[in-house]
Amino acid sequence: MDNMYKENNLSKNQQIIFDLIDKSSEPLKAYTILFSVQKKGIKAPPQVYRALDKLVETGKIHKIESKNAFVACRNSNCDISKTTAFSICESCEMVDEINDAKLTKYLTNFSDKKGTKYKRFNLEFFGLCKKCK
Amino acid sequence: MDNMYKENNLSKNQQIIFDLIDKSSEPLKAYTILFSVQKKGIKAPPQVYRALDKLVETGKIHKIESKNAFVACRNSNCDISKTTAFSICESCEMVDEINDAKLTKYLTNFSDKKGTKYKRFNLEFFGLCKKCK
DNA sequence: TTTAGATTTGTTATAATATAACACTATGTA
DNA sequence: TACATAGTGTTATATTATAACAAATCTAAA
Repeated sequence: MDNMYKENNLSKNQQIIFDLIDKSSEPLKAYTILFSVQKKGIKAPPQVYRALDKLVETGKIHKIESKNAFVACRNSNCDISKTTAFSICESCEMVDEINDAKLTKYLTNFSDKKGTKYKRFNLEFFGLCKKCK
Repeated sequence: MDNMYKENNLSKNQQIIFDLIDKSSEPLKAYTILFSVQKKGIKAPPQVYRALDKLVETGKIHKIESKNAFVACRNSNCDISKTTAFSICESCEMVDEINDAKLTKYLTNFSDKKGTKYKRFNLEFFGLCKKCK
């Protein structure tokens, strides 16, 4: 165990990219990330996308599908990203993760007309945040 | 009014592309559409994207964000695409639009921790469809 | 019916997002 | 040690989407 980055089970590139996303107040895009980490030796898209894929897979970050951008998970209960909900401000583009047990329960129990239930979902709400209203 | 395509308020390109999506049993991607309509004179990406944008804007089609693909709206009640929900099969990639008044009501009335409500949302459920189960 | 604004079209070029493929290195467990 | 798994670095390329501009068409009001 001489990998100095492994305290959190993250590899070097994963940790660098996670830290960047975690510190950011807004969703980050893959190429924004790429440009930000070039000084740290991450020079090519696949390095970024691989780290992002792994971070999404392990629930450390989430992809905001409507923006092709990534945010850190603020919700330790989110069941490894299986059930996610976000509020997105249409004016300032701010994104907040929603952590609402009732909502999760409602959607996890939701059964469609064919009687099918779904273990995984992604919900994106759009509106104006407090600031922009 | 001599535009033979205008019976439905759609322009020529919009109608061609809507028809294609509407007939399709699966979500169509922009470049798949482009290749399919080249015989009809639609030769370049902007022509496709412009029609898609307009069709989304008017609620005739929806974009499946997790797939970058488009489906025809099967739900005349969906309030011009403001509130959308889909079930997506993780095996065969089939997508169904969900039209459930209760669900819509629940999500439209949902208020987050700051007390904000949202008029617009997009929800994507993932699981296995009946066939694939 | 003319004409002015708005919308749609056609076109070229290019930007932005994402993956394939391959050789190599590091890590963790038997 | 030695094997399997995961991660890295690299080049090239595929896929998705928009900018910018000129021309044609449609619409509504004078």
